[in-house]
Amino acid sequence: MSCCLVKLLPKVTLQLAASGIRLTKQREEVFAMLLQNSDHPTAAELFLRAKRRVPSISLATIYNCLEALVDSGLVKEVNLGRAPTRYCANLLEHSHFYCESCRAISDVETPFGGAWNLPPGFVVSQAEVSLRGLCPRCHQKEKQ
Amino acid sequence: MSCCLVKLLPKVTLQLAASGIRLTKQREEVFAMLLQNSDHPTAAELFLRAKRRVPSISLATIYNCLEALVDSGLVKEVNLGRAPTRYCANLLEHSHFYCESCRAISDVETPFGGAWNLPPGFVVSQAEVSLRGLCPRCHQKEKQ
DNA sequence: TCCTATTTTAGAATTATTCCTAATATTATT
DNA sequence: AATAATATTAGGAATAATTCTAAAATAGGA
Repeated sequence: MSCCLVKLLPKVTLQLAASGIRLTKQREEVFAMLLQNSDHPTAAELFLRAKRRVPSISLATIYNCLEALVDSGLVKEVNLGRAPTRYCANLLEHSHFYCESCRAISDVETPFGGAWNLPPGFVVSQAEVSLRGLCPRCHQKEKQ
Repeated sequence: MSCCLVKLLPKVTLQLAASGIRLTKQREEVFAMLLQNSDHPTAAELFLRAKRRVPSISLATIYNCLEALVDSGLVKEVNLGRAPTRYCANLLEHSHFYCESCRAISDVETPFGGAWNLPPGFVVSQAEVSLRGLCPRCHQKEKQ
């Protein structure tokens, strides 16, 4: 178990508890995977990875764990078009950039810090910015 | 057939032709529905509405028509989370706001005209901003 | 330890969407 | 106008992500 996770566990437990949710082995495993590897995996990808450590785990459990973690605010969903939902344990406010060449998803700063500049009266409770195009590396390659 | 559509038809025909796509009765019907009613319908909703005028139309055709219209740039997809894709014939650059109270989708200006302010090297080819919260009307009601 | 509520699991169900195929319609060619 | 080539439609089957269900396992408190 990573040092980073160990340090976070009390916080995680508390944050789950605040939503009346227990920290189970499966939830810890899912959260640990998201911390360890910030490549924005899908539920199916997490399922494959999790089976290596908890062979009896089921895909439904992955979905349950993700739902619990999202509800408690420990994990964020990432939706890019209609592709399968991806998940992310980076809780700092940020947005996502999908590279059409290498298919990697980069965390990028939310433009203008989320000052949406809407007409008066709109109240924003949640925002999702999905950008797609070329990441710096692929853009560089393409120029050559 | 609405006056607005009639005026647009030559333009629509041309724009489809540029992608090698014909303007058929079904495609015209789907586009007309999107022009007439800018409530961001889903494919299923369009299917129900279309059946009233073209009873033999099939859901697959609605999807085909939407794909053709999107490919030719006449229609935009609107994705809010994992809800069914919605469609929109407003081609001016804009973003979407989903009201959690009345469930209406409003077109709003894309923040800062889409000047995303990313680190150097990122090239944006497409952007989607999905906001959710309360629209002015529901915000007003809630305050009372 | 026992009780109760929560969680996990496996598989079935659901649902949006895509794919496939045959029939039909449209366009270009003769 | 007849024919050939191509595009499109319709209907149903297929796919895939996600949710639901019910039974078994587990955790935490009395």
